[in-house]
Amino acid sequence: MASRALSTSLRGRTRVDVGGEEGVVPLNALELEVIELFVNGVKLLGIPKSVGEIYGLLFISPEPLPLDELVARLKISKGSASQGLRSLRHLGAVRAVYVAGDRRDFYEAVAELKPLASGFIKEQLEPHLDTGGQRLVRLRELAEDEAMQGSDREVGEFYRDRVERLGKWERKARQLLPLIRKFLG
Amino acid sequence: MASRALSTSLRGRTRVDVGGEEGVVPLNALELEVIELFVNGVKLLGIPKSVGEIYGLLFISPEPLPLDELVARLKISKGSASQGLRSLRHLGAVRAVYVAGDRRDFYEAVAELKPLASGFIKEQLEPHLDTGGQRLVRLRELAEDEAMQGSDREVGEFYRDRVERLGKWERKARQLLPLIRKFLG
DNA sequence: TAATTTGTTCAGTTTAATTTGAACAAATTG
DNA sequence: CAATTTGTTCAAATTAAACTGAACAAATTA
Repeated sequence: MASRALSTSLRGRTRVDVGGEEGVVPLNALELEVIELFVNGVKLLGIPKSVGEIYGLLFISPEPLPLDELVARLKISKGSASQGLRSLRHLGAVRAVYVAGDRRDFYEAVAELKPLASGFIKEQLEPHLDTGGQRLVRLRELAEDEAMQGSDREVGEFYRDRVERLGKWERKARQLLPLIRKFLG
Repeated sequence: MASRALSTSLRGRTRVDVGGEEGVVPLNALELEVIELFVNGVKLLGIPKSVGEIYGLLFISPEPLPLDELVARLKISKGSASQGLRSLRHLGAVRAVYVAGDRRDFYEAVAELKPLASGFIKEQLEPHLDTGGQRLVRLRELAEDEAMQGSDREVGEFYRDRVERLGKWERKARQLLPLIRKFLG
């Protein structure tokens, strides 16, 4: 029932009812601004808006929040909230918190840069690098074929150089990622 | 007329006609693989597929190519090719090349990691950091308001800490970007 | 154990991003 | 200078991504 949720997360606030859902505290200016900041931020990382909204609200909430309240305050569907929380958990950007006397799962934002960056690198960047690395193997063969069968020696050399270059890029990227983690750590 | 374009870019190749447009050389296995690699790559950076296709084909082409041929070989519209080349120029990922006796603009890929990374950082990342920085100013005010007017001292401190933390993230990011450029240089 | 609460899943819908293609302007050619 | 070539622009169509909501399962409560 809603009132129990409220007793947790509205602790010490005057409940002002402005049209919206019964007993739902609308987002205040600070919350709105933080959420917008994160929505923009995650867009840059190719992460959906709703995920940014959820993380943003958790980030600026002094108390952990349950799915219910994310749905009510952000006005997103239960489905979005559930999926969004899943990806945030998966990224290590959110942490489940036990709240006594309430069987819902509460969440709080992981607000340290290091684990956030590590999660993003591990979940989003490294898998891409891995598939890229596999492609490179095939690419070397194809370039070799082309270089052998092609009539033009120069062109063959060009293909070899290009593929080699891609290999260098991949190695650079693999060196760079741990460097970034260290810098942010 | 198409034959002139071909005389430039099909130099020394046997023209095999397989159904498609008259006189258009279909993408070979190497080209397809490289293009696919770049399409995946740019997706990660939030850049549209067609831009990845264009860059990929230019990257693996020993000769610079004109818009015409990108359209024909990639089977994309003139509009996409034009816009795609524009963003690639803007990113510094492509370079216009003069070809004697042909009034079309020819392009070749910029294939050095450093300028590519610099372009991406300057065009895509830094603008975001700047708008983020502006938001932070406003955010500090809002957090201060909230901290003052709010009844709870702890909560006020929490808000201050959160906003301060965002400031720290921004500074870290601003330090990190030049570091990345140096590493790739 | 029936009813309720909580959270997940996924087919269908909505929204946002990308691509197309036609109209246009500018440059070049004959 | 009329015709052609080259490239751009932008409204409309298409495609891809995200979101919704209803159905469901699992856990809890009465």
